[in-house]
Amino acid sequence: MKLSTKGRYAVMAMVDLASNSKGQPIALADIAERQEISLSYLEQLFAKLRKGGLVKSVRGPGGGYLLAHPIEESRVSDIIVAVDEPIRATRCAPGSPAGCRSNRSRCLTHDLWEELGNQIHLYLSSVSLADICNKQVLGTSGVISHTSAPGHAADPASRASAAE
Amino acid sequence: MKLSTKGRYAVMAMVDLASNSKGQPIALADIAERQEISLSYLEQLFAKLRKGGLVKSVRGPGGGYLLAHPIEESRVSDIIVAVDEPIRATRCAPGSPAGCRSNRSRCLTHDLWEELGNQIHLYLSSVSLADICNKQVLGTSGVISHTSAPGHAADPASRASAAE
DNA sequence: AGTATTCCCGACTGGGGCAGTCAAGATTGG
DNA sequence: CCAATCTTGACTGCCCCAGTCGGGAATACT
Repeated sequence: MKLSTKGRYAVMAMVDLASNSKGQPIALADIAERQEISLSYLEQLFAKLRKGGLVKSVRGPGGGYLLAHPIEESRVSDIIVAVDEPIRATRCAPGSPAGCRSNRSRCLTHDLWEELGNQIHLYLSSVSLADICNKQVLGTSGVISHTSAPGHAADPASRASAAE
Repeated sequence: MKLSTKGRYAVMAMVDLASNSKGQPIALADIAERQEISLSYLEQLFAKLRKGGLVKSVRGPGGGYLLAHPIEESRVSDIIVAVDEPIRATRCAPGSPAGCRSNRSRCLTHDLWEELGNQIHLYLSSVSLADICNKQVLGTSGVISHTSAPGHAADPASRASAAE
């Protein structure tokens, strides 16, 4: 799960598509103008979104793109996965952490990144395009809780820099 | 909150430092060998960690680096923040989303990324070096819950690709 | 048929940051 | 003094993002 501006552009465009389409296709040129994204760049992104099965295309005059799924079932995580190429998570071989186990105690951090990836994916899976259109992204009500983390759970803002 | 290999290296090194130091300083050369990271590159990282106040340095023979804080109070989020330079979150001006409000409906996604950043930061703040050393990173017991997201909370693995 | 509109595809480019190297200088223990 | 170690700065190669360009294919409209 990579988080770059690329994925953000894709989500912006998909939100625009979701909120402006009333059943008829939307031309990329419209989205490009509204979201102030280069048209040619958008074409690249939507090529991937189409291959990922997230949008359907209609060619010819009056054509454009349509959501392939109902707005409530279009998850943000799917968009990002479709657009961003996967990143090699640690330095371990994908799948089996064979490279980790070779010299033990090396990838103590492996579990951490894996779990973090799960957390991010889980959160983004819980947000649909409908949620964003309805502004239901939920504010700063802390949601993550470390099930077994006593002790340093206190003083949450001592050295905590502003979340960027 | 940026997530690159750079931050991972830093965390790996800090975990190594935490688990191998018994009060006496650890030379970077040792960490470099154990973690298979270039020594010169580690030097750069630890320069930032030192400026961030996460480690203390001891010069001269027998010198090296020490954790500046107790192992339980060294949070992963602090390490990553210290090492990775901040990323411009959206395309909005940092702080006030003035650029967003200019043409409305553009940054509907703004809240999403901001909230996601909070989630990540919150999770990484909840993990200390002590947790990692004790392998208490907690497995795949889903922790995030969308407080107000009924409906599409079901079928969690239908199109969910393998978490990478 | 012809034309305009739109998607589709591949190649190309400039820049930024990561990963890593190299070469010095500063500081301290033996 | 000398060796070990941190400290600093400049330098490099490379990959990928963001964006551009030129053309080609499908379709609606006249």
